[in-house]
Amino acid sequence: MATTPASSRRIGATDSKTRARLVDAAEQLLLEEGYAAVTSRRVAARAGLKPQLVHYYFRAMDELFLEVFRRRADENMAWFERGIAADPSLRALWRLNADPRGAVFNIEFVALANHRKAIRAEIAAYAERFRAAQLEALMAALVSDGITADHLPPIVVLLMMTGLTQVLALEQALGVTAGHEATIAYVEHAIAQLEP
Amino acid sequence: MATTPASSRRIGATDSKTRARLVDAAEQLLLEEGYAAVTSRRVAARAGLKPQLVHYYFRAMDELFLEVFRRRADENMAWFERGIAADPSLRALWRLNADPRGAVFNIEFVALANHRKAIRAEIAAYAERFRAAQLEALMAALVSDGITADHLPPIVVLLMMTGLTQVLALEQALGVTAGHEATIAYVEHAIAQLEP
DNA sequence: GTCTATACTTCGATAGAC
DNA sequence: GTCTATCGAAGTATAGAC
Repeated sequence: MATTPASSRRIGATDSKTRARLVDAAEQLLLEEGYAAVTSRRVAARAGLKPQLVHYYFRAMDELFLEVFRRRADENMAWFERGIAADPSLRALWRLNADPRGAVFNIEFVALANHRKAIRAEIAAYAERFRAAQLEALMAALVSDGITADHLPPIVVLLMMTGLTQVLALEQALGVTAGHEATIAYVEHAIAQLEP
Repeated sequence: MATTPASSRRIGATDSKTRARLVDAAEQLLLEEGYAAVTSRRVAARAGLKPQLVHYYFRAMDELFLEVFRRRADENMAWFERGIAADPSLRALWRLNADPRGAVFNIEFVALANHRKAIRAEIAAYAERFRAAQLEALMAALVSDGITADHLPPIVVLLMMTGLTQVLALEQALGVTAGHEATIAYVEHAIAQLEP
């Protein structure tokens, strides 16, 4: 009934200050150098702590990755809902999606999900929740603007917008920007037509 | 004037059969388990060879990654040009882009590029070449179909198509497929309208 | 509850033997 | 031209000291 430890090893308290520092360090490393750089030694060094502490607070490295992902995902979802509540328009939806800050995390986590099962499930579940929130916001904006394009379903618009903003952010990180300006101008002009 | 080796270490011939086996093994590992699994020991094990051979044929692991990328990129470019030469239509362009086989490599290499400078430059250069080839094919198809939408530049269409197909492939790999069918049906229907 | 001493595995890389 | 013996560094993880 109670917690059944698979091993006798003890794990540190979830609300520990030290633990939070490790999660911060892991997040920074992930952003700056990719998931392969997130090792117990390097995370600890970044946090100014001993490597063994990583294994005291997290049963395995996957747990640390999950913690970083969950924290980031929650923040991102809250940020989106705040933004869309403050301005429930197509314009705001585009602006929130086009923000490139999340793109690097996105790419790292998707790559991670590619070969760590536990993380894949969590990411897939979050992707679905976020998609649903976006779809709701999009449909509300369309109704409020009086737009009813029966032949073009909202989900199609949403997938196109998601794809477009992700490719733009990804290529920008890579240093490839051909056609970006023209595309952004086109989308923003189209939205301005719909939403004066 | 001649090759100036930074170290005294000797490197094996580029046309060696053994070398090719190592590149094959690295490619498989990259596909199946992600770039973090591509280590000298695991590549060698997969090829049935000793780990030291990886360092005999490649000065550093980055060189092996670059070799895998170049081979794959060349194959992909040739595959695209063959496909578009056989059928220079919008329909073929969409079909070639929607093929999900390249998506996993894409994600791994972009993640790699995120923290290996030498690889980033190569990937960026290839991305630009491929984009140019696609743009050429798209413009030719538009002319041949007699489509002249002055307000919608071809580069915008191309970026939207790229983004859409990448998101579809990526989410499929993740197990998220909400709205995919509707979106594919929509695009194919739209193309059929333009190209009876 | 918090941290350290320590074990064992795998890593990339090189010099030198065939 | 091809491959092996071997090194030092870095990886995860655990048991036990404070």
